[in-house]
Amino acid sequence: MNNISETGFLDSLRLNAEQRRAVSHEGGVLVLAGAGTGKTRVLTSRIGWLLKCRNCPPRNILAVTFTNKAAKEMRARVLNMAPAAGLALGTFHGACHLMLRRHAAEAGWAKNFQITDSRDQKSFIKRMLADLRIDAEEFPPADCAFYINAAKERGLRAAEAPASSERARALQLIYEQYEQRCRAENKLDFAELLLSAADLLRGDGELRRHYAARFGHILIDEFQDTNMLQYRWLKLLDSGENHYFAVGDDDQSIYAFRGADPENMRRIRDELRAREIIRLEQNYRSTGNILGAANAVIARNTNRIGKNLTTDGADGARLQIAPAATDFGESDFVADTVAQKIADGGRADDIAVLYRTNAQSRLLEKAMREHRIAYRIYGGLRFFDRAVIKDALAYLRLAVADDADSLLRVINVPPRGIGKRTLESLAAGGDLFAAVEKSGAPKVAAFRGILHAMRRLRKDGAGLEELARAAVEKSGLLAHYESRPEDAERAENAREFVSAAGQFGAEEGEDPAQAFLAYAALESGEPEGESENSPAVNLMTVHAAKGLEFSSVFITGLEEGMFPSSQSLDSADANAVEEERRLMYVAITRARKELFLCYAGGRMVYGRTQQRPRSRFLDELPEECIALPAFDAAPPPSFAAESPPPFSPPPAPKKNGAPKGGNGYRPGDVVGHPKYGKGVVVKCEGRGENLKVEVAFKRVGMKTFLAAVAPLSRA
DNA sequence: TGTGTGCGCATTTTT
DNA sequence: TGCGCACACA
Repeated sequence: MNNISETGFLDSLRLNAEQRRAVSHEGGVLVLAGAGTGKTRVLTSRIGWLLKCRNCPPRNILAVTFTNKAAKEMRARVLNMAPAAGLALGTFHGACHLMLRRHAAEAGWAKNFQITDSRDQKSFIKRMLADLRIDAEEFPPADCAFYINAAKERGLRAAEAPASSERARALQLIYEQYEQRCRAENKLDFAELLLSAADLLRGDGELRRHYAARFGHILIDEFQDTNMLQYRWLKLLDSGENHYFAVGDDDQSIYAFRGADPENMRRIRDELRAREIIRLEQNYRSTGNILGAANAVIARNTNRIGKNLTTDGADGARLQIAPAATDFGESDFVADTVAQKIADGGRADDIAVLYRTNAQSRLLEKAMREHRIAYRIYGGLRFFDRAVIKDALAYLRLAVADDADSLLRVINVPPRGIGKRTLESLAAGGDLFAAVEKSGAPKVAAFRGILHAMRRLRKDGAGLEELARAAVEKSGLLAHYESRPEDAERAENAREFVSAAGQFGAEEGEDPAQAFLAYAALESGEPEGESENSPAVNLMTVHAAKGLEFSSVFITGLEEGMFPSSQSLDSADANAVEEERRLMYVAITRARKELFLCYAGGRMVYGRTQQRPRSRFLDELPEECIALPAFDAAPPPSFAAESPPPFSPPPAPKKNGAPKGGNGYRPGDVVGHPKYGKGVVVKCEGRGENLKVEVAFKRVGMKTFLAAVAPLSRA
């Protein structure tokens, strides 16, 4: 393709100057892409440009994302621009999985290795702890899994894992056992896919050079979310000459708690030659007021690379702050307002209600139901997570591999009279499968018959759909559910499982059953509701909202201790509150036109009503972006009786949230006490020497002090 | 062997 | 306050 058509191609993409510079840059690039600045467009355009203008063969491009959804969307957009057969585009886990399938033996895994999701990983650990006579009270499987995963995500094998304390040493031993058992049972958890793939490359220079040479262009989406291990894997693919193209936004780093390390942005620039830093700050999503709010909030963070979003569009409506007396009042307000919007012709699915924690959804759901508003919860159970589907998968997996967890899961599903005692005697010898083969018990023999039938089918070359059908029919699963009217939905799920298997298209050269099992683990399917296209209001956590946008957005629970979360406030690490603030930034920037910021004076938390001051983030919003409270939209009358006041005095311009000067305290101030630790001022009474402050401490609850004499310090 | 009851617990979580 | 899980029962 010559230069003129390159210009033509770039013109056709209708990019702004910065986007265009990124897309057509000849070297490595780090794109700092603010929210709504067209980062996906830049990434896909870059691939299009490589294919069309640089005649880059698709197989020389590797593009990685975090989610299957993002990968899917990118692929669709690329294919819109150019044919791309052979393009390696997928999630980190998907890419590593493929690599391991192709080189299983070299990586030290049997060809039919199985992937275990996080839930199953915990059951696996639980079983292991029981076998090893380790007290699961002292070492909860969840803690063990956390330790193991965290170590793996830092690239550490059991032998290298931290053992600085006695407990850590114990966890390290558990990790060691776990590592051995996973090897023995041919089982990989999510982190292991990456770690094994990295080890494979590290240990095999020839292979490493092969892939490094193949992938002349490596593109990474949401780069701020990469952890140490992902970075290490990317670095192993470095030939010294390939071009890295990373797109990310440090301000949207909200997964540090899971090991994501935005420092990787610096590393990729210095170590992997992504030297050109291009900022995308032109926002195409939100109104000026929304961006003004977002910019002001995020500007409070000290630890950031720095960016400022701008728009050519109008200021739009101001943000509305909606106080409520209680959490009930809050959900009512949200539902009322949503109902009004829909009545006015607004589209329900263009509205989102965001919250910090899943527990908050219950009241909101209730209010939606009462207002007869159709809603949809993101992050619900996914298809492959349903119990029935997991059972069916277990039968299918048993046709493919000696997987002890699968056997234990379904040996008595549907019930066939194999109880705890039978199971214990089977497990006694250590080898479950051998025991099942040998057992003389008729009930075990019945299960053995199913197992053999499944395996015979597979051996005789049955297709995936046939195997899936056998998994639900020969096992008796389907018949069992069909016989019970209350299980109609489960029966339906079982049938859906068969049709899902029937529609599954494996890649050439893949074992379809094997590939389907991996697919089920790696893509647990569409989150519930996503595929249904009936219009419904979207309810989700702020985390789940990342990457999405809506015309109207409600952010709820804006109270100290909710959002920002209490644990972030307690944390010694100042970065904890900064992460909450990034979360707030993500929440704000989801909105295109309208933003409602809701909080409640009192809220039921774990069965107790708690009074919490409004979130500091509300006070970080620039006044000019906020609507004045309309008199006719005043909070419910019950409000007057409750504290705190609906509108605290206009936020005085503050430097980094520093407390107000003088002797005064205000509800919401964070204070420290030598004995009780950190707390939040809830109420002030009296003045001068008689000023009494009521402080809510995390550990000891409410305490009242005489401000003049109490050893309170400003946090 | 399935079902009930009580206890402890309780951010966020792409794969 | 609600749930998931472990253990005790019929």
